[in-house]
Amino acid sequence: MPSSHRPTISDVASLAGVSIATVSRVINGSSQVAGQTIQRVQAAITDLKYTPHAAARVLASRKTNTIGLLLPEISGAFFQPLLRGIEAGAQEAGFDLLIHTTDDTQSNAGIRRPLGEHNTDGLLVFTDSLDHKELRRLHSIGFPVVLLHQAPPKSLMIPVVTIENQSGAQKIVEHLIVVHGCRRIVFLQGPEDHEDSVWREKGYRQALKDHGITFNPSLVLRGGFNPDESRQALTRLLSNGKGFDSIFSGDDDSAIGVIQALRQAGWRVPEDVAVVGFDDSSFARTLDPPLTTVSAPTERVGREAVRQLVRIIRAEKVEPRLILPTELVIRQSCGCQA
Amino acid sequence: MPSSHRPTISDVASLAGVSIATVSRVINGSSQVAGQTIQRVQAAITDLKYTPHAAARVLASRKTNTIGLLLPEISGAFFQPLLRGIEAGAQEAGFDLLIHTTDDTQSNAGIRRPLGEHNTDGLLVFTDSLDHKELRRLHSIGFPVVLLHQAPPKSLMIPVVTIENQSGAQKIVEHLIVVHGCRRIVFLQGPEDHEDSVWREKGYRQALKDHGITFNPSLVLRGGFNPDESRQALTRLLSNGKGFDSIFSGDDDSAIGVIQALRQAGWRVPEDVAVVGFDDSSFARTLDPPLTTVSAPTERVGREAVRQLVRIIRAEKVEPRLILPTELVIRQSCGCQA
DNA sequence: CTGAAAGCGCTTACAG
DNA sequence: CTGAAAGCGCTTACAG
Repeated sequence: MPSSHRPTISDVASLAGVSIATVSRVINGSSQVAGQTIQRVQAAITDLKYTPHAAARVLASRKTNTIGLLLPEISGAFFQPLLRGIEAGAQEAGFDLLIHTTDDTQSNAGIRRPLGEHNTDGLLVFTDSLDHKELRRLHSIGFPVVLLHQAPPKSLMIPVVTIENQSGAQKIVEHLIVVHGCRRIVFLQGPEDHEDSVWREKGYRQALKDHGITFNPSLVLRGGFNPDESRQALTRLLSNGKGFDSIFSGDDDSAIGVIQALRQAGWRVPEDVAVVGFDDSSFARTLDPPLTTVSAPTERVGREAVRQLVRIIRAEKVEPRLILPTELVIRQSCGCQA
Repeated sequence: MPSSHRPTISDVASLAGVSIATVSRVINGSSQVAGQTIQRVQAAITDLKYTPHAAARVLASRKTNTIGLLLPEISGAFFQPLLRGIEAGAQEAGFDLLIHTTDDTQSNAGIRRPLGEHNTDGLLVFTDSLDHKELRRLHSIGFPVVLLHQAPPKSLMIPVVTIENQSGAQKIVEHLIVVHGCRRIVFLQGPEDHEDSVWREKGYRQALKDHGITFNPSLVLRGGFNPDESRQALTRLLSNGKGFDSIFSGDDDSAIGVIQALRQAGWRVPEDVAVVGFDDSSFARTLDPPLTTVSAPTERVGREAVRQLVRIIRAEKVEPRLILPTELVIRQSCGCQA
């Protein structure tokens, strides 16, 4: 790129016949400038097709006007509404968004941190995408961070935005028990140590307990919150015969694999086995049968998380814990009629 | 954030007892430094938990080491593999990724361009997310740009990465004609002026022509590449009775709406109407019935686009047009057996 | 192999 | 309302 072609604030200043300080003022509206002067400066800007150099502004003003998002991956239907909410929130607040997906395969060697205090004003951190050590470091220098779907490490006061996992799970399992008379309910866990999964399992156990059903560990499998792992886990379980009457698949993605495995083994859903999910992903209503699930306000999580983060950046008060409500969505995969 | 807490290159230099130039050299490996000196500097860096300030490096070195991605939205199953590929490509090349979704509702007033030469070394531009005027401006200053799924405006030589839309569409329509004896084939267009849609329609018409079927404009509807619009379009068409034997729904997202509309009207897929899509989205195989479609190498598109862009940034030669192959994927929604 | 110094393009007290 | 000047934290010729 021929950088000589690129106009700077000085070019604008000389063309308009003012100082660079004045140009800066009209660009930022940071103090009173005479109407005529404004006109001249704006004309010069238009003439030169001038765009302020972002890095120079950052360096001089010590604000990046950018928030960072750390994700474990960009895939799965779950992240779509999350990203949509975050994008929207950032736009509303006038911040740019820098996204980085952490990849376990790459070692963290070297100084260069992809996202941090050197290129953002604050960070949104999704479950397990930043180790506790780095979280501690950011906290120790007072850098704004908001956690998504993940509690902070012990004794660190970092704001969190998440959803009512436990009560949502409890409600849907209760629905299986009370409305459909289920007693032997399989639960498919998410990835190991995944907090959403941990809380959903608590809700599952609570519902069993409330209705006098003994918890049976052999009905709990790891499904990893994805179709493949879930299909395999269920196929393995089915090889011992169908020792269950229903499945709470942990999330909607898993439900896809679960239904495939059941079909392949010749079982009908919901006639032979009731299946329910969690999230109310975009595809849930178009599954066959339409999936009974728990609606999670994922887009709102994204939006609210940005709001919280921006408040921290502006040194305003924030909620230490924002837990958004979930809601039971009855469709047909549990055995209810349309 | 207490910026006083943040160590700078000077802090590292004094702790290590060297000049800041030397610190810069060990960080960047930009020239020979004595082994002992390196050790001392690295110890100081570790000690202070020093991270170089990104904006300062950008300003001094005149490179951002960042590529920008302009998208019309982040949603729809289509964007997942695209983002995955772009993320991967950027990581491989050692570039950061800045994402901005353009929103038609916001006017482009003001100087502040979200993504451009002031904060990136190059831009990936997806269909219709940047107007021709801005594209011209970027081209005129020699700024690296790669277009995705979109040809450049007339006379601008901007590299493109896209897929074989026409031949893919032609193959799948041909399959309907030759294997399933279809003659009255509905085509659902994407959004207006969407290039993928234009090429797919060409493939559709070519296949008809090759097999002596007269093109019937009343069988072409706008489906917008989304389930809702497609469902409505088809429901409208069905109100005149079922004057067709099959549907090429333009993309997989549309196929969802198409199948819903058919079911609601009491028609079976594929017994009464064959339905095929395009993309081979993640959900295509789990639809009911599993969707016959055209597999698009969307992840590869993302990855290759980054490669091209990086080559331009490095002033290396690039392909002016990279067109990745598509492939017919036969499942059951066309009437074939499993 | 190392340092002193200029410069990247802005913002922001400080004066007036 | 406006300007001169210092400074943000780096990189990079230029000397030695």
